[in-house]
Amino acid sequence: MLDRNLIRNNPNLVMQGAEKKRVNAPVKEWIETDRDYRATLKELEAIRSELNDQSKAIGQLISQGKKKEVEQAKALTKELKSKINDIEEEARALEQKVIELELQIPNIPQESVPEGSSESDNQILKRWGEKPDPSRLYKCHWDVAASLSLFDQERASKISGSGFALYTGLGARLQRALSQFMIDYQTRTRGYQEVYPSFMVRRQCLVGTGSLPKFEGDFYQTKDDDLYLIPTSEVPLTNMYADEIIPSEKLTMKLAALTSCFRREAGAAGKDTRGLLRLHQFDKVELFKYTKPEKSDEELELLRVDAESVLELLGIHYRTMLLCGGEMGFSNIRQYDIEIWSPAMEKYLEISSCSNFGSFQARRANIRFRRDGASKPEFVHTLNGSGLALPRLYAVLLETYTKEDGTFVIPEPLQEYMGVDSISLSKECLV
RNA sequence: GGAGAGAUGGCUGAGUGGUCGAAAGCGCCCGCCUGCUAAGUGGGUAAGGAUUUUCAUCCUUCCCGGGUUCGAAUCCCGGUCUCUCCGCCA
Repeated sequence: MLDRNLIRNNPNLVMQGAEKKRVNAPVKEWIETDRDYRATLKELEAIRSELNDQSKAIGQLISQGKKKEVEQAKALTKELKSKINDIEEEARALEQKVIELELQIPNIPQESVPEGSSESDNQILKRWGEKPDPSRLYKCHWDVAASLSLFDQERASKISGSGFALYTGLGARLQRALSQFMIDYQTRTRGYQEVYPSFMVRRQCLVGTGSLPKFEGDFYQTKDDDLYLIPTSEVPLTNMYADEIIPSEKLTMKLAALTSCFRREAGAAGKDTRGLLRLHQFDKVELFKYTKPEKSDEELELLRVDAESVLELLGIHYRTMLLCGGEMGFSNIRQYDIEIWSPAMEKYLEISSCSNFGSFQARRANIRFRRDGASKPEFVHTLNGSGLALPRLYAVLLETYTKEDGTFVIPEPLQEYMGVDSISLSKECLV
């Protein structure tokens, strides 16, 4: 959420920000409700103050043994109390309304974020590598996988229904190799500290990241315990330091986690869901940073490069987009999407999203730091990005590195994890 | 799963109905002193919120939510979490 004083003092800025994101934000309504709320609060506090004075006075009268006066004073408090109850109820309702409205006001995009409402308004920030030989015909990853027995879609759906993967044999090893490689790379050479969180979290954590109540129904939930399966490790990583004051010398804090992610993807069936393109469960290395406010812009660029460099090591052609206002998420101030080229489907696939959230999430989850012993706590800035999501990368690797004779040549960085340098028809087949 | 103990400020930890937003220590900040990154010494130091009294006034907060009371860190009820013991288990 935004700083309330910012909304009060700069409503136009907030409204323009929402417009840029193509969000209909109830800024005016918020301002009115906030005004009412504060007026009520003022009234409430005045009466409470009166009651507090009365109570103190009664205490003194008792110690002086003035019984008669005590009874009189007590009688006076009755009226005050009932008044307090009434106004309290009013104030609580107004406050709830303020919060409800507040949750509908998005974070403000940075000035350099381009205007626009659709994909075509995104700016290409960077291209790396080339599309592989366009004259050749590339097999789609599900065909490659079928011929090499890398995963088994029919049995996957027998077990779990649609939208799940069942990797087998070297296909399973390849998925493991890829995740090991990526988490090793980020933690050993890019300076991230590894975190392995639980995959199930309390409801409060999803509220902290802004996923709930807005996206109710997008997540898997346990029946008896009110726990949710994480849609991304951003959730536990953001909440790790909820309600804490992080020592200033620990910032910038860089965390990386390899976890599974679980998404219901309700309503997404049909389009772009073949093979590994959209799964209810997938693995992902998440990169996460807590920074001081003045550092977050710079750290976002670094984080983006950390994600991109994985693709460079694997030799996959990609482009990085600076998203326009209308395509951005609700909570961020700047967002890059990294897209990799699928030579078989002949299109770019989104594989990472790197965002700077400013203090928006930190305010909501109450994550702060202190510049030094004497100063007040301030909200940190949070950033995150995938580094990277596995299945689509897996898919593009299969398409890109399968030769015309059907042999899949394993990219060099994965070879030590695989123990083999290629997978061909004869090598290993699941019965 | 059963039994017991506990949850207090950045940290440790006192506090069982009013003068407690809360002792003491640590840490931190500002002085003083000391001839040398130490010791001593004086003072300050919770967070959030409201108020055009803003080096001020007031409100809320001692895990969370209810309750008793004129008044709750303190008493009662419910919940969450932590620890110890037992049981179970990879």
